[in-house]
Amino acid sequence: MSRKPRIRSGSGVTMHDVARAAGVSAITVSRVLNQPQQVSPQLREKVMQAVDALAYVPSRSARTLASARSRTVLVLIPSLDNTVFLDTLAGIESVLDAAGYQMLIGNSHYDSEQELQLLRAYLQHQPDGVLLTGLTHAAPFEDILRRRALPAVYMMDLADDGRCCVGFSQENAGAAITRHLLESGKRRIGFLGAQLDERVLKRLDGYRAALEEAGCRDAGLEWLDPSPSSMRMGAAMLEAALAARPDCDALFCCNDDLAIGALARCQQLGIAVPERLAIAGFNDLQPAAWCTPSLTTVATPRRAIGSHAARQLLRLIAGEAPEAAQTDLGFQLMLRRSS
Amino acid sequence: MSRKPRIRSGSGVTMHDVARAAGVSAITVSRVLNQPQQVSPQLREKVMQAVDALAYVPSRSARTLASARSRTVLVLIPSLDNTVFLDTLAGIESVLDAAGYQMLIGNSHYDSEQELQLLRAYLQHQPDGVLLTGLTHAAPFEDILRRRALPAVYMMDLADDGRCCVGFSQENAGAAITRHLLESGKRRIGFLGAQLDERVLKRLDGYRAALEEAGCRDAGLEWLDPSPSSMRMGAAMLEAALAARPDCDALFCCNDDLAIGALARCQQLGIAVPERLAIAGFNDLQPAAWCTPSLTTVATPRRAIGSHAARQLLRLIAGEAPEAAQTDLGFQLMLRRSS
DNA sequence: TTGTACGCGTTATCAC
DNA sequence: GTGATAACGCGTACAA
Repeated sequence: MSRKPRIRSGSGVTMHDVARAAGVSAITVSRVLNQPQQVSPQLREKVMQAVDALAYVPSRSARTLASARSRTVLVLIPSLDNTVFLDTLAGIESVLDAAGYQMLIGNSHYDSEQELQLLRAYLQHQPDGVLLTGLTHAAPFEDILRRRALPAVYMMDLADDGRCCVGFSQENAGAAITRHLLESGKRRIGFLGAQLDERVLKRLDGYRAALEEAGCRDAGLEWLDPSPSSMRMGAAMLEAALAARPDCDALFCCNDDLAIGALARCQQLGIAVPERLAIAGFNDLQPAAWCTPSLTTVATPRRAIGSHAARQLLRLIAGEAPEAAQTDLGFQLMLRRSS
Repeated sequence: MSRKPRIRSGSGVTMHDVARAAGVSAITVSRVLNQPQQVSPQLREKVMQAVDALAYVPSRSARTLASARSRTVLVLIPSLDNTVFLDTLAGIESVLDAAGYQMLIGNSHYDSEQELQLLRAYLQHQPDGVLLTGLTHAAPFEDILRRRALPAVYMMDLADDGRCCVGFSQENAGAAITRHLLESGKRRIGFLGAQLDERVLKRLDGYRAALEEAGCRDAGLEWLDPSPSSMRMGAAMLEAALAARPDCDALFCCNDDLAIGALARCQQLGIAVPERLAIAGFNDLQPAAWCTPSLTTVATPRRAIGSHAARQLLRLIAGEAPEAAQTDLGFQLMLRRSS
């Protein structure tokens, strides 16, 4: 029976060291750190002094292993190239941080297969819950969540199938901005779409519904490209669209990037906006208010979605019911000079 | 001696379960997963089948606890509201992901006290290394890194004090763009600065040096505001600057947001850019190429900084020497219509 | 309010 | 090449 000293991890100071220094048992140290009320003030004081003196840092892995709770939340987003998700992350962070939770961020690159792999990989961390973007996920994905009874909140959209969602109706938003274009007198309203993720397609649905309602639907006015959106692409799509359909009198772009690129190209080509061609975007990113002419778009409550979703998830993790299965945070039309 | 069955964490399937199913010992399962070469092909096969059949997911916390290696990297950035850091994160992610490392992201909100707190908090996860933004950190911060011998790479800037840095010279970049304005014939060149973090101040230093070199320095042409930068703020600062110094003939804005806001306000006020007032930004964010007029700015290799820094950190973690203490990834002047 | 005994799931060590 | 055993650092259950 030989003792085998191993390399100590971290600073090497353990709860036992603190306990010894404070003249108490390890469990008392644990309680001072986790449930201070259960420990008498004088012991609490002594322990805290020892903690400071030794610069003790608790080991998260030991804690997770012993308690089966990681106090970690997995956040799955489609992209790190899009301000939209950054804002959402900021909202999430503000809530989780305050609650002592930490977030693991997974970037699925708009790919549900990759998303599934990420879930599998991050499962090793035993996250207490998951924040997801969108409603559509690979088949095994939801199975895994269910089998492990992993609390999950779906961000950015709404569904009435019992899943906990925080977002707004992408379809209604798409319809609303299209109706605005109709009301401003436009009739041959085109759609510019890139990336073609779930949300873009719903905005497209809303656009179609609004046009059908007005008897103006024209399938020849839709331009869709699955590659990632960018301002450059907006400019290119604008040219292609006008070349194919010079009679087009308005464009709903599936996001601001596309719209700003289209707007810029109009400026360069001398196309009068909004007189000859009205342009609308989606998301109300910062440049929308500052480009020339300023861009009509749909403001989306991204940060609020993140913070609200995080709060809901914490409720689920705590075993409480969510405030509501669906939370509709709405959207707002920002009517500016481009329409 | 009562057996106390506890609630199993995760899916409940452990390495022992897999071992039993495969008819081997637990340690063999561990080897199959971590050092497959050390196990005979036939056992490897049997074990992998059991792993799949049971949908076994290894526990990261147990692994970290037993091995004292977390395969986790802490990334500390100043803000989640800035595309610059997003791009950096994307670069980091691509490298870490491929190496089987995961990143913990801490947002310091441009505050070195908060940054220190974040380090303390995330130390609980026993990160194998740290990626930092900038060179200046709270005093205890570097102490902690040193005491725990935590490998660290500093991003975004350069220093020749032995720390491993990946970035470019903020000062040289500031000087270079200022010289460009000088060369285009401007003489009363102002500086618009917000946030006033370390990097902005270095750009300011570069600006001052270039002007002094040309005998054009005028302290009355510097406008500094410590609050976060935004396009709105750029617009407001432009008005204030021109009101105070109508003779100002060029502006170097410490980042593109400020510059684009200033540019937009010029458009609104009918100020001819670049004839009456040239404007330059910094970072070359997407809108810089698409605003009217397009914005002269400094392109910075953010994504490359992230990926390179991550690679260097992995070397340090592995105990190898970095390729170089300092890696200068440079910058590039993007000369467009606003100057 | 405080302490004892034990187990969480994995890897390191050493033996075969 | 494979296995038995002992850590890793902490929290739970229960006793005092």
